[in-house]
Amino acid sequence: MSKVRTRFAPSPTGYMHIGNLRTALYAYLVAKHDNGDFILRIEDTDQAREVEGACDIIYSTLNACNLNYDEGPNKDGGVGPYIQSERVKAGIYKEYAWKLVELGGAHVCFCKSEDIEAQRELANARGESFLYHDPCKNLSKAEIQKRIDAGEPYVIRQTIDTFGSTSYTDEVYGTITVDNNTMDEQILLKSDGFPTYNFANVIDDHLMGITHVVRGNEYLSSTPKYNLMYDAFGWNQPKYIHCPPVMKNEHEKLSKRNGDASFQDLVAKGYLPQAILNYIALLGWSPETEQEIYSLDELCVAFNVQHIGTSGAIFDINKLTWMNGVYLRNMDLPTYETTIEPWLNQGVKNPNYDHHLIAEILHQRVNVLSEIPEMIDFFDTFPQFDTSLYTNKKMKSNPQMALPVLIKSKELLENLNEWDYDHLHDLFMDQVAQMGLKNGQVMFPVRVAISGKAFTPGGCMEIAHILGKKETLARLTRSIEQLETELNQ
RNA sequence: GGCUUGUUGGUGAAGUGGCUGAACACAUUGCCCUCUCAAGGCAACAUUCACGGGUUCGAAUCCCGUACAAGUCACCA
Repeated sequence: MSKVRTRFAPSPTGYMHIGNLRTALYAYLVAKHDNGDFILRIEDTDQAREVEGACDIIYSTLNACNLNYDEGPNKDGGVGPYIQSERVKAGIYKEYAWKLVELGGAHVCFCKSEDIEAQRELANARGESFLYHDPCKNLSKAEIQKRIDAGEPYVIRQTIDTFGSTSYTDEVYGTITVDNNTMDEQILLKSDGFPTYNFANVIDDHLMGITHVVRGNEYLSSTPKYNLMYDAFGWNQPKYIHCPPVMKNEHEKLSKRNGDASFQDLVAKGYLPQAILNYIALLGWSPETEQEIYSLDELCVAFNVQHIGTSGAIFDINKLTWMNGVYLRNMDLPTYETTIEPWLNQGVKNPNYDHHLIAEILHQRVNVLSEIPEMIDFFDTFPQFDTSLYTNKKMKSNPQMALPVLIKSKELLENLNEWDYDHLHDLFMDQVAQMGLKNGQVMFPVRVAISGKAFTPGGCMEIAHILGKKETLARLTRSIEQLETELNQ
């Protein structure tokens, strides 16, 4: 059996949306599961839709996800070029289009697009389904040549017999049968000499030796048309792996046009590429075990086409968020620190605070990196806060009870010379014992008094440690004064 | 409208005729742990697999119909 070869064939029309990335992932996994080749082909035959810089987004996304291609632009494997516009220049499509004409699988058509469009609209208005019956099919060879020589614009259309039906077996959806009389004789080669997707995709997949075509299921019903071309050329049909759509909700597919979340958007929000990849692998595919966290390498091993589903899967940001948190928590501390560095810098600008210590209190508490700045903003700024924050039923704490605790803490802290976690810990435990209180009745108000927040990452020892003696005492002093003033009123 | 495909809980899903009185995970809710938050632990959460028929001793699993949804019917991919 020959080596498996799959391809990802995006159009450079903007950012990379999640459904697209998942298709790339599946194509990659299908190939790598069998030690095959993964090929990148840029489908830029629609010059009108091309977006500046879109190719770079494709390259950088695949790179960020470690979806490295074995062949593609700038990585020749002998069947290039891998950019369709360059293949147009090489005359590949024109050559094969004419070959197909000779083989009877296509014909030259001089019809004007406006005329066909008008007919189509008429049919639609009458509620009839429109199928173009091309009169050019009956043109003689001489007539065709004459009109071409006269400079008349033309396209090449697929020729389809209207009787019978065409079937194929999709690896995930099973047997698909389509009546030939419902198939449109689509344009293969446009009047500008560029191929349409319908044609380029067949030619390139064959010429590039693609064995498994992995793509979205929107092609499920047009695949028989492509197979007709393979047959006309006398080529072997590839295996087809059509993937179910990724949905935004019950009714809408995730799409670029809706401005839905792209890979870039998610990364900008603080989701990790590996977590995104892991999550989308599970959208439409399920493993045979209960394992949910997979590295790319593990996915290559575990992935199998049999477990790709057939119904659309709704993209659930909640689960991605959870999974992202798992990845973050599983990181070793040094890796974690470098990962969160930009976000940490955004939240804490004061250079006196130890980033390592801050990273430590954040480590097990963050799901999405964008949560970080707000979680740690109290280090830089200590705004006025409401003394009602001292009230906590569960902690058995309130402003009245907090005041003596804070005064005592301040007194003890002033005499503490070794300012580290262990000494702070001992100090507070001593205070708890001395005052005959519960841990929370001391630590809770102190934490509020030095952070100004009811919720913080880390506890009062960690925070005091990071803040340092001077700042901790300054904040404590201010909070005590505030409490005294308010309680005396 | 024609054609193609799909339909298990709020979400991803397991399930291929009896071991499912429907796994697992996310979310949600409650409890525990705990100085807060988070994490972690425990528990609850589909009398039922879109609906209606049929086949069978037995169906989420097979068949038919209905409904709903998505895709497609471009000189877009």
